[in-house]
Amino acid sequence: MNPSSKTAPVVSSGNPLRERLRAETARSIVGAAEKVFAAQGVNAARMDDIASEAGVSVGTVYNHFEDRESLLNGLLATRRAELVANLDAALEAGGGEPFPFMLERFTSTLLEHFESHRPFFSIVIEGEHRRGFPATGRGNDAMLEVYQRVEHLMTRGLRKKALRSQGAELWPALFMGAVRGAMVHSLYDKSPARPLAERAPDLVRFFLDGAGA
Amino acid sequence: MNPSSKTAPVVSSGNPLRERLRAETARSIVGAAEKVFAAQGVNAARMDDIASEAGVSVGTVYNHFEDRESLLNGLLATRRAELVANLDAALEAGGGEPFPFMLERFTSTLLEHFESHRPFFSIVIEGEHRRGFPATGRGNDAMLEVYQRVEHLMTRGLRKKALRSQGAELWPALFMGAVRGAMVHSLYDKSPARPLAERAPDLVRFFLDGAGA
Amino acid sequence: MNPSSKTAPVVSSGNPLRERLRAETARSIVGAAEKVFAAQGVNAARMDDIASEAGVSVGTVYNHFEDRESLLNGLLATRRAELVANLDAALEAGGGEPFPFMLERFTSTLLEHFESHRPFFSIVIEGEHRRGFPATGRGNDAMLEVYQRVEHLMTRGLRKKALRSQGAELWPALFMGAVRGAMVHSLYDKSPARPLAERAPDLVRFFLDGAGA
Amino acid sequence: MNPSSKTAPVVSSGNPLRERLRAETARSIVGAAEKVFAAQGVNAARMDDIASEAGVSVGTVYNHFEDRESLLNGLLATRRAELVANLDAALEAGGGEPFPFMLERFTSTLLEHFESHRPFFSIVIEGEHRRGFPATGRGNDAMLEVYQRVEHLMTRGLRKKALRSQGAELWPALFMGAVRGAMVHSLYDKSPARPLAERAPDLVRFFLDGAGA
DNA sequence: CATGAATGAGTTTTCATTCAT
DNA sequence: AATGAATGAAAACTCATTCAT
Repeated sequence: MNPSSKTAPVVSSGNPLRERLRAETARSIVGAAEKVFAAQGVNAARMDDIASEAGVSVGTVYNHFEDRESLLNGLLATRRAELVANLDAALEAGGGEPFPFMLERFTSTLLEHFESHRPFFSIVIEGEHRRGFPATGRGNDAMLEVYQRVEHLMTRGLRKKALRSQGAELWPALFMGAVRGAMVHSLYDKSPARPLAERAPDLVRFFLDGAGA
Repeated sequence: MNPSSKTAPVVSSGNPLRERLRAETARSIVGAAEKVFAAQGVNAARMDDIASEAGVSVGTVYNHFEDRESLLNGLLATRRAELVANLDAALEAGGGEPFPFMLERFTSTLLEHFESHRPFFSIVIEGEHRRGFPATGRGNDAMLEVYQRVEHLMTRGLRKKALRSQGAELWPALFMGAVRGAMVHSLYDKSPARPLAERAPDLVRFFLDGAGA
Repeated sequence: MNPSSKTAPVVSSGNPLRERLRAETARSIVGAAEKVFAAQGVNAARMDDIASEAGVSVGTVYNHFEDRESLLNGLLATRRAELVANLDAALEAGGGEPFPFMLERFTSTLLEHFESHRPFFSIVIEGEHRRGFPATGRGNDAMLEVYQRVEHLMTRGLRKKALRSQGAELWPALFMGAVRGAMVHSLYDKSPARPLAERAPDLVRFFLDGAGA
Repeated sequence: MNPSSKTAPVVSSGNPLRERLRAETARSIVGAAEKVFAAQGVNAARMDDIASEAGVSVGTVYNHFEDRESLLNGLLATRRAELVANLDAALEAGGGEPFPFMLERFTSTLLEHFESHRPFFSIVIEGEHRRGFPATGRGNDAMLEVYQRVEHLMTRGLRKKALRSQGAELWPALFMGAVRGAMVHSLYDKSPARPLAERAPDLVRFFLDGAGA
């Protein structure tokens, strides 16, 4: 499940308790990595800080992840998998609904996940614009599957005539851009009372009808 | 004019030729920094590489900029100043026009600048989400003035009833998000034939009317 | 105990062996620093050389001391603490003796320490004359406690009428100057057979009676 | 006269005015070097700072002195020559006097010179303890000629039975040490009103009779 | 397995010296 | 001769990674 984990026995070892403890440690490290990578930036984050944050020693981090790169990839893969699972569930659940409802459900799920994993969001954004980074599946690829869901959704909207076809190749990018705009806005918003996910209807209305009077 | 430059004589020294050469070198360094910071990422970029790219030695870079941070800030300040000047000119030029035309003019200017300074755009994006970064004018602050123009423009649109007032506090963020979406899209577009700035009408239409049928 | 040490656990960590090894390494680094700082001069000494001398890598030096300055301060603090402890012991031991004996005991202790830590002496001297050096406990401050002992001793001599009161404010400085003169002399002496400490009686006689016939 | 000066025409060029200007510049540089070397330390002083202090550009410094080392040596040589000339004059003047008077005259001259060239004093002290510094005539050598005068004087005192012969090999070192003690004391003295040279009688009395009651 | 001290390659930064103008 | 920008070797410091305990 975690493609970067190291020394993980292919089949569960005889001891399920040890198994569980190991997984727990790994989870803790991933959580710490998310925090630290986001707080200090992907490049500035130090392995020692991640270890401290996780409450273990550096050595232990290396017992769970081959190297720094693997840890970052593992983190992104984990969060991405969670998000994609949620999105797929949302798409599934709203399968028969009219497009606007489906879109709102989807948007809401997206915002919820980003809100509860803001650091993940930061990391993804940081890498998003970097072209052809040396030999890693980082950056955009981290969002590739999400993008595919968005594209799928937009195709559906087009088929249902809920979306204009002129300029349609931009819909996914503009939708994601708007979502991102809302996210960034909330980072600086003075009123953090309202959960971000409640913005979903506003966002959808904007996406479908625009800001014009 | 360049707040980060070092040893820059307060009044032009007696020698205007030397003066000009010095400025030329500084410009060359800033250009190289833009390229390298964007290509390798703000944190991974090495001063040596920037120097090589500029065709000078490291020492020369340090003759012009106090340190790495100053170079980055100087670069951002330079590009931002150019962009803001262009935006203000656009706002000025379209002063009497109806809102949609003004918005398109503005959007077009924004896209043009980003297109001709894609690396700058990359750098700004990279820092945009990082909160409270150590006492620098980096990241979001780099775009603060641009944001102010957008807000100003949106206020105008509202006053002219060209924009809905419901959800209006999000318009600037959503506008910038959409612009950003178009930018990122173009980074991965297979057909880079059409200049990005030509997307301005599409973008404006999307912003005002949405993607709905 | 060592104010400059880094990462030093507040309470001894669970592992006393590791503890001891760590301390041993620190001691080795301090010894190497003393040698190298003295041999090459405080400013010319290179961290790499100190590391080599100590038989460790640079990184290890930095694991034990925050930076170059801390290492120097740590070294001075360590040696000064040793010296002050010795001096206090000497003063204690000679508590009831007549002043000349006490002075000789003190002088002897001073010379012994300087002889066995000549490099330390060199470093102290090098900084002694520099006024208001950037916010460090270097230079004169390194000897402040020693000076205080000397002043204390002189006060005692005055009280006991063993010293003239005219020009008394100079006695500490002149005493230290004479000690220093003897030290420097021994640096260039061709006959290093006699340990420096044996000069104590001569020094005391000079200090009390002068060089006059 | 200045053994380190560069490009200095062996015989005065045809133009005595230019000659004088050149010498004036050199003097100014030496003065600046004295200040800066003393203020920042021999190793930390930067050529740029010396140039600024002298009111010329770095290039000009290099037009007058081969390199950094030459500048330092030139400075030391210049000051030493002045001091030695003064000392010799003092010895000459007091040729027939009784030893104590001669000693006082000598001491006074020494203190005067150090007082008006405190920076020089600092530099000399800084190098004094460094043994066998790489291939330079620096440090102690800077004082060698002074030491020789002191030795000469002490020999005279011995011959005249004004000084004890027991422990006589230490007299020069102890004398210089006492002078140095007085100097350092004055650096930290709260009452800088009295010129240091007035301390000469006290110093001589101490040297001859000691501090004992 | 966990630990954390040791390692050393890789970066930033400084500054004496050169040289075209 | 004076200038000051350019040079690049040298030094301080960082941090991912290893490995003995």
